[in-house]
Amino acid sequence: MTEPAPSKRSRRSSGAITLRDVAMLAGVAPITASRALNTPDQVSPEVLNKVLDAVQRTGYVPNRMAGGLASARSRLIAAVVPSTVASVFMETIETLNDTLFDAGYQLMLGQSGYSAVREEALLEAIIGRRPDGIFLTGILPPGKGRTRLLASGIPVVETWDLTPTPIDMLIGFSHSEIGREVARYLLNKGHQKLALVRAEDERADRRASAFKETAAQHGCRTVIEANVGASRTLKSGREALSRILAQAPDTDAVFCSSDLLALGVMTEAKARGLAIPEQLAVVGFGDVPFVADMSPALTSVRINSADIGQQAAQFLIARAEGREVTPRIVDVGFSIVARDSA
Amino acid sequence: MTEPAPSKRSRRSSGAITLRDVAMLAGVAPITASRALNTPDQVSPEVLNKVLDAVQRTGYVPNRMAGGLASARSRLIAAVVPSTVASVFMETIETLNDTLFDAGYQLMLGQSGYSAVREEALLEAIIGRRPDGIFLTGILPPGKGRTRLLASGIPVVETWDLTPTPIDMLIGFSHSEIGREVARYLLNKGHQKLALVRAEDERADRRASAFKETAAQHGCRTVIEANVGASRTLKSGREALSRILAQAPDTDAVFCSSDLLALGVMTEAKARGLAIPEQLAVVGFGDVPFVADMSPALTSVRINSADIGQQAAQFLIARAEGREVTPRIVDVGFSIVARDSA
DNA sequence: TTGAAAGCGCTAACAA
DNA sequence: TTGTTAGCGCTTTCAA
Repeated sequence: MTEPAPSKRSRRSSGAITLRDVAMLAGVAPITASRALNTPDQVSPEVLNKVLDAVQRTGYVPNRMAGGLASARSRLIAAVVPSTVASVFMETIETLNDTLFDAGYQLMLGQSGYSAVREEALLEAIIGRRPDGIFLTGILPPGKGRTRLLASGIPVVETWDLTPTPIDMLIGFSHSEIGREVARYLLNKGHQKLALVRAEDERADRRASAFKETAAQHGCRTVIEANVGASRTLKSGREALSRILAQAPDTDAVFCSSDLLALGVMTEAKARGLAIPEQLAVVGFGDVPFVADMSPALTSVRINSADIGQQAAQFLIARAEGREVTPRIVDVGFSIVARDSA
Repeated sequence: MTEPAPSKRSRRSSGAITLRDVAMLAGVAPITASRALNTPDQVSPEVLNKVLDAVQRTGYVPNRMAGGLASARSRLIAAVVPSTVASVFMETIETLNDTLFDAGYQLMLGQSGYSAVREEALLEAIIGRRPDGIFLTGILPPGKGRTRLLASGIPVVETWDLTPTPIDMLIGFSHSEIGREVARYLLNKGHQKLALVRAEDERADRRASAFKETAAQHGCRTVIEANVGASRTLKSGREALSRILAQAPDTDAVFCSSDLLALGVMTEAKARGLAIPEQLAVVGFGDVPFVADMSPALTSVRINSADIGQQAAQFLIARAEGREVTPRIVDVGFSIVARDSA
C-alpha cells in the first residue's frame, strides 16, 4: 500500500483541510466554495449542496485568521477589565460575550490589573490582533495608550463612567451623581455621622468626593473615610469599620464602594452587636445578586450591568459592520435600591 | 499642495503601517525587519537600531493575524468556562490569563453556559481561530465536540476534574474523594442527620453520590438532598435549607455545592435562630476568599484555583512551543479548611 | 452564477 | 548577516 499522493501540497502547509480541499471535492473553484459558505444566496442550490456535503465529509473548519487577513475583518472584539475575580464587571462581560457570540464574534479578554504599565502593554497586544472593536472598563486617561488607540482607528467603547471627551463611544453613568444621591438618601433618613469605606480607584474617588461635599452642604462636616487600597475584600471591610469606629464611635451610616466591602462592614457590625440599620446604616455599591437575600438585606446602588454589556456589544457590532452609532454617549443611570440595611 | 504619492500601494490595503513600510524606512528588506523584531540576535546591532527607530517613528504594531497565518502559530489560547459571573472558576482564569500574557499569548474567552449545544458551537468557533491551545473547564464528555477537538490536533487541557481518559492533558482533583472526605469529617464531629444542598451539574453529582454512600456506610441512611438546579444563588441556598428542615427538622449538618449556597444556608439558619455550628453545621465548596472572614467563618473545601490556572498555562505554552508535557495528568488535590461553621 | 488573478501582511525555506 | 522567493488560507476585484 503506498501513501496517497500528497496532492502537490507544498511543504509549508499545516496539513489541515482547507477551502481548496473542499472546493476540489465539490468540483468547484475555491471562491465558489467560499461564497457557498459566506453568502449562500449568491450560489445555485445545486452547488450549495455539493459544497455543504464536502464540508460535512471533510470536517472542514474555516481558518478565521486567513479570512480576517484577507477581508480586514477579524470578527474579534477585545475587552479590558481590571480584574476578573469576583468583579462587579463580569456581568457586563458575560452579556457582552453572549451578544457578540450570537452575532458571530469572539471575545478576547485582557486584564489591566489596575496598573497603567500593564494596560499599555495590553493595548499594544490587542491592537496587534486587529480586533473589530475594543471594550474598555472605565475611561482611558490621556497618555500613550489613548493615543495609540486613537491612531489605530479601531472602534472603542468606554464604559462604567461618563466624560465629555470619550475616545469614541461611551456607555456609563455619573459617579459624582451617585455620591450626591447616596449622601442625600442617608441624610434624609436622619443620619448625622456619615462615613466612607472605599477602595483606591478613580471612580470610587469621585463618588467619595461628591458624597463628602453633599454631606458638608447639609451640615455634616466630618465624614470619616477609610481607604482599603487595592484590597477589595470582606476582611478589608471589617477592618475599615473597626478603624472608623475607633475614630468616631458615634458613626451612624457607612457608604461602601463595593458590596463585598459592605458585607464586611455588616459582618463587623454584627460581631460588635451593632443593630443594622438602627445603630448603623450600610449602603453598598454594585447590587450584586446575592445582597438582596442577605439578612438584613443590603441597600445598594444598582447599575444595570447586563444592559451596559449588551449595548456595548450592539455598538461595536454596528461599527464593525460599517454602520454609524448615534448618540455615541449613553448615560444608563443608576438607582438606589432601598432594603433593610439603610 | 498635492497628496503625497500613494507609494504604489494597492487599493486593497487597509492603509495601516506594515512591516514593509518599516523596512523601507530602515533601508532593509522586510524579512530583515521581521528578524529584528522577532529574533533580534540574528541581526547586526546597526540594523537593529535602524529598524527599532523606524518602528518608533511610524508607530508600527505588527499584524498578528498575518504573522499567525504565515507561521501557523497564532499565540492565541482559548478558554471555555460555564459562566463568568461570580464563578469559582474565575480565579483560575485570572491566573491563566496573567501567565499567558507574560509569555506573549492572548486569551480568548468563551462561555458554554452549561449547555451542550452552545458548547459545540463554541468549540467550532474556537477551532476556526486556530489557537495554539485550549483550556476547558471540566472534562468534555464523548460527543461531537470531543471528536472535533481530537481531530483538530490542538493541545487541550481539561481541568477541575479527574478521568483516566482525558482528551490530552488534565489538571484536576477527585470530586468523589471530596464527597467521601466531607462526609467523614462531619460524621467524626458527631453529626448524625446529614443533608446536601447542591446545584445541578455532573461534578456536584459525584460529590453528592460519594457523600451519601459514605454516610450510609456509617449508619446514616437518609441524607436529605435539595437540588437547586442551575440557580446557584444565595436565595436558592436559603430556600433549600427551608425545604430540608420541612422534611427533616432534626438535620444537623449540611454540605453545600458552593460557598454562595452555603452562605444562603447560613443566612436562613440565622434567620431561624439556629446556632451555627451547635445546631447546624455548614460546609461549603470552593473556599472563595471572603468566606474565611464571615462570622461565623465558613468551613469549606479548598481548591487551589490559581495553581490550576498557572499549571494549565505552563502546559499549554510548553506544547505550543513544541515541548512535551509529562505527566499529562495532574491531581492537585484539595483540602477541607476547618473553621467555625463545622 | 461562476471563475481567474491578485493580493491581505507576514514568515519559512533556501540562497548568497 | 542579509536577501529572494514563495507561500500561509482566505477574499476582493474584475471578467466572463
